[in-house]
Amino acid sequence: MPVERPRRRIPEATVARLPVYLRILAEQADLEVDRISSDRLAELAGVNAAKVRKDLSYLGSYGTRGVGYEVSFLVYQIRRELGLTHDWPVVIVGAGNLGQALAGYGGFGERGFPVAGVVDVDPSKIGTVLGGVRVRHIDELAQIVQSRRVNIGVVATPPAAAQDAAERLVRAGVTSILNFAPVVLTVPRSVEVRKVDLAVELQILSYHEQRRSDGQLRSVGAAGISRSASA
Amino acid sequence: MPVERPRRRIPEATVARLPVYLRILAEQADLEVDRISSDRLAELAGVNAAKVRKDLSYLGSYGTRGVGYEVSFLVYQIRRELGLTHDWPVVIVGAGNLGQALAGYGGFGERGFPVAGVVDVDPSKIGTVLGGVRVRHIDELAQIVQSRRVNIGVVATPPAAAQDAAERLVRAGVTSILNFAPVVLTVPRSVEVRKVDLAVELQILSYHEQRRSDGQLRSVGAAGISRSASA
DNA sequence: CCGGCTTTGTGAACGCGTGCACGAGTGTCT
DNA sequence: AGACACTCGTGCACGCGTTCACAAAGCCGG
Repeated sequence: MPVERPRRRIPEATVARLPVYLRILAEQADLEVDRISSDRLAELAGVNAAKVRKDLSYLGSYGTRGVGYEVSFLVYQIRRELGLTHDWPVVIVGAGNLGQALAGYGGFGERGFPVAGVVDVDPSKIGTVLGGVRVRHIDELAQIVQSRRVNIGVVATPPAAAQDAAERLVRAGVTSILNFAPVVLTVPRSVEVRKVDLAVELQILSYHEQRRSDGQLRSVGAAGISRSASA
Repeated sequence: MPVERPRRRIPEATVARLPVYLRILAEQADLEVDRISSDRLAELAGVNAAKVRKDLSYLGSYGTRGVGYEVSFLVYQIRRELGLTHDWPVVIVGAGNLGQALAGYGGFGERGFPVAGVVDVDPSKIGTVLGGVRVRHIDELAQIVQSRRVNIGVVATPPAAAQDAAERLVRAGVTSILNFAPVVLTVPRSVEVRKVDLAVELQILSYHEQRRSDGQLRSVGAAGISRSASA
């Protein structure tokens, strides 16, 4: 019997870092680097070396003590673990500003996520071509998902339409959603949702900026003045 | 002397949720809801009620037992804490697909992050207008940052140009960076960086999808077969 | 073949964030 | 006024993730 991998659950935090390691390792492979230490990989990934080793240890004991990891082998293992051994076609809902940019991005297909379709409700957008894909009516969503075996949907609609888009995706059979709309989506527990929210990111940065200027005021000026960073 | 707020450090996890609460509260205010319970807010934000209360407690004791929180007051407090009492102009580096989408997005300025400028290296892009802003040469970056008092920079360049873009931003005086390029940026510790990486998000979803199909194979088929989701 | 050098893999301690559970206020109704 | 229903604020325990530190393991030179 073949060696059945333990297949222990990989912590989410680790899963989120694996793609980063993968990208770096692929780059190193292009540079004809064939071995790499956890130290070096950690440096390139901007994390702690122990973390790298622990992360990689979830995949199995693929390093060699005293030597490091074989780059190409690691690439293979990570790709396998992330399910990147085959393509995952995605469907994009919403052909607005963002949907267009995503479809035209290109980096999508290259990285194993070809755009199987783009749909919208707006008749004026239907038929236009984005990144080699013709925009279709949202009623064709289910048909696209089924014929192209799509598991991943991208919500790139205005906020007000996002929940409906998500529901259509779920009904069509999609089990993972990447949500760009600034809305909390309600979906069955079995559906995996990840969100990318520009406004949230900027506001987090704003928080830190504000804190920074606060601190300056505090140390430079007299204490106790009412807070205002307006200057 | 005015009541100096404790100003204890707010956990990052909480900071990341405050913008979500803020958006929901603003919506509720528009709906003329003037009071809200932690339970209701939790439901709308898709989180636990205890978490909401703990998060809000970092801002101060602004709720009323037996009643809830006054929506408009909470909105004010969160905005203040996040530093959203004034605008934070941002500068976008890279006028490619993504940079254009971001500049044209509109939701930027509305939410307090007006686009102070867009720069690129490509002469063919300079002078074109995106979302009301003319694209300028990257050499003008420092000038823009200084004259418009920009603290936040957005990196929307191809991967190979991202590190250089970041360094230029830092040199120009930017202290927070939102990075869309799939690259780990190296910047002084004093600079805050947040990244938005499409490929990473999709690969995380891929991991879960793969895991899902794996599990199905495992329970449906016989055990111990080598793993391959190629079917 | 041995000793020294390198680097992995992981046990253990620590710290942060989450969620429970409950005391403490607040409003309402009789 | 008193009883009751409601909801906040928070102490506490738990679990996950990070980091340290070191033994185990492999390589190399003499």
